[in-house]
Amino acid sequence: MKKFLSELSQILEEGFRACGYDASYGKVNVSNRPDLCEYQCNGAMAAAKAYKKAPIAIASAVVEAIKDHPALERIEAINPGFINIQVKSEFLVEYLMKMAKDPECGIEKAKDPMTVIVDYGGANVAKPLHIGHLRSAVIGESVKRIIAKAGHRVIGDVHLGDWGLQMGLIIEQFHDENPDLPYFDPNFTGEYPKESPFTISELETIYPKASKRAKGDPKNGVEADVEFANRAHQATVRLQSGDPSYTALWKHILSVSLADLKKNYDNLDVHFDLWKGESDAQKYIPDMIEKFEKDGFAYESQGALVIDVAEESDSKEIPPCIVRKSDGGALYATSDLGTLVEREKDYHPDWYVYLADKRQALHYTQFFRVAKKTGIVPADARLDYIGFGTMNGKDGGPFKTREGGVMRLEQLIREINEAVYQRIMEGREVSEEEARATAKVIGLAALKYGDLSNQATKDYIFDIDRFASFEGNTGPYILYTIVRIKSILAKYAEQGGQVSEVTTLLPSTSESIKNLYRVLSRYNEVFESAVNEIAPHKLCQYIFELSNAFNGFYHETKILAEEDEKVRASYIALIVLTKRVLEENIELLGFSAPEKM
RNA sequence: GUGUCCGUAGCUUAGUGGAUAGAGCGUUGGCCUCCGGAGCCGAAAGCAAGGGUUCGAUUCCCUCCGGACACGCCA
Repeated sequence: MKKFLSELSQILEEGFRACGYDASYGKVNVSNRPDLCEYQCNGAMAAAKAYKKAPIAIASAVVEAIKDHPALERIEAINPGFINIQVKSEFLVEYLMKMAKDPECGIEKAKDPMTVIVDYGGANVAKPLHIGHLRSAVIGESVKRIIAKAGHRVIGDVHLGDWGLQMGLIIEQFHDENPDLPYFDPNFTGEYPKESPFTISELETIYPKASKRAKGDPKNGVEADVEFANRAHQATVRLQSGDPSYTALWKHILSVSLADLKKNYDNLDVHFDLWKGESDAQKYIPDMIEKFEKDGFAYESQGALVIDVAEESDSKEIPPCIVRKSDGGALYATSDLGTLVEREKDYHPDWYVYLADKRQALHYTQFFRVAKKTGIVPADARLDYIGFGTMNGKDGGPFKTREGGVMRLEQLIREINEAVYQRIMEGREVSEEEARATAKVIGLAALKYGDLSNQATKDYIFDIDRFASFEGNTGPYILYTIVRIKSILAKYAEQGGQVSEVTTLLPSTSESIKNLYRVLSRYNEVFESAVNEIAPHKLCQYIFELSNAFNGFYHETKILAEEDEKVRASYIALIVLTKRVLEENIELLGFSAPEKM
C-alpha cells in the first residue's frame, strides 16, 4: 500500500508539473509547525534556485493550480516559500480504512525478496551469556524480524565461538582434574561414553579457571602457567586436526553448552534458525586459502599470509587482512571467510547483516573487502555491519555488578523482573504467581525497549530503575497502553458489542482524534525508514508517539458511553487499529504484551 | 602518534540544510460523579566553543576543547 505522504505528495507533484516545474519538488512532509498546518512542502524554495525565480511566486502558482483538489481542506503559500497544507478528515479516514482492511496493515512487501543472513548472538561455547551478549541478541533479533516483515527470506545464525584456544584450555583443565577418564587414555580403543562427563554448571567453572591459569592473574600476583598454556595450545591443535578422543570430548562440551544457550536465548525470546559455529567453517579453509594464493590475492608478510585491502579513498591506511598466522593457524577473519564460503554454497544470500560490537569495525572492513575482492561473495552482494555501542552503567563506565565483575545475563533478567514485580505488587491486588508471570513479560519489554530505543551505534546507559518504570518512554508504558485498550475491548464485548469486520471510521473535528489518525497513517512510512536504516529505535519512537496519541484521545473521549452507535463503532474500530499497530511493532521489537498488568 | 565515532535542558535521549530543536525522568502548577490516575493538560530549562560555505547551519566543511574506541598474527 502506498504511503500516505506519497499520496499527498502526488497531489503537490501534479501542481508543480502543471506549473512547468519538475515534479520532484512536490515532496510533502509532516509539518514541523503543527500550530500552522498538518503537512508542508518546501519544494518551492529548492525550485527557486534551479529556476531563478522568487520562491513565493512558485509556491503561489502551485497552490493556485491545485487548491480545489478534493483531498485538501486548506493549502496556502507562506513567505518565503512554504506551502502549508491541511487535509480533509475524509481523505485521512479513507486511507486508514484501506489500512485496516489490508492484511499487511499498509506495509508494502519487497518486490524482489532477498535471501538475508543475519549473523548475531555471538555466544561462546562453555561460557555463560553475560551482558556483553545482550545487545547483539536484542538488536539482532529485532533486525531479523524487521527484515522478514519487509518481505525478505531471513536466516538468523548464532555463529558460535566453538573453535579457538578456549577449547584447548577447557580440555587440558578438565584433563588435569579428571586424568582417569578414557578420553585421556592413549591406549583406549572402545567407544567413548554417550553421556557427558560434566554438567553445564561444572563446565562453566572450568573455563575461567583455565583462562586465569594460562594468562596468570597479575592483580592477585598469580603468575601465568606457561607449561599449561603450551599444553592447551597443543590440545587445540590436536582437536583441530581431528583427534577422536578430543573430538568426542568437544562434542560433549558443545551439546551441553548448546542446550543451556538455547534455554537462555529462549528466555530472551531470541530464536536462531541456524546454530552454526566457527568449527563448521574449518573444512572450507584449506581450499579457500589455496585459491587466495593461486589467484594472487594472498602473499607472505612477516611469516603470515595476508591480503591487501587498502583502497585509494581511505583516509587512513587499512592494514592488510591476515588470513593465516605465521604458525599456520587460522584466525578470526579466516573463520569468518570460511563461513561465507559455506553460506554461499548453502544459501547464496543477497544480503548479509552482521551484528557485533562497534570496536570490531576495522575487522569487518577488512573482512568485507577480502570477501568482495576475492570473489567469495558476488560483487553485488550487500554486506552490512551494525556496530553497536557499549552498555554502560550509571557512572558512564562499562556496566558491572556491584562487586565489579561481569554480570551474567540470567542475573540481569532476574534483577529487572524483580524490579517490575515489586512495582506490580505496589499497585493492585494480584496473586504472587500471577504477578511473577506478568513481571517476566513486562521485564523483557523493559529490558529490550530500554536497549532498542537508543540508536544502536551509540553507547547507552543501562538503568534498571528507569527501564522498569511504568511511566515515561519505557517498554512497560507501551504495554500499559495496549493492556488498557484490551481492557476497553473486553468491556465492550461484555456489553454485547461486536467488533465488526467491516471497519467504519468517521471523520472527526476533534484534535485528539485527528492526531491519532495522523499518527496511525504514518505506520508504513516509519516502518520503511526503519528497514532502510536498519533502525529499530525508530519503531520505539513511533509506538511511544502512538501511545501518547492514544492516551490523549482516551482521556478526552468517552468511548463505551458514547450514545451514537456509529460514532461508538468508529471509536472501537480506531482503538482496534491502534492496538494492532502497537502489537505489530512490539512483535518486531521482540517482546509481547500481557493480558493484564 | 594516526584514524573512526560522539558532545543536544540537572539527568536519559530523539531530530532536521529551512518557520518557534521534540520527548521522557526530575523540578513545578492544575485535572479523579467518567471505559484502568501506571493517566491527562500546563510551566521553567538545551544544540561544548570559534570560524567558514549558504538566502538560511544544531545538521555540511575547518579549527579547537572534552569523551569513547580502534590501530597485522585475540575473538
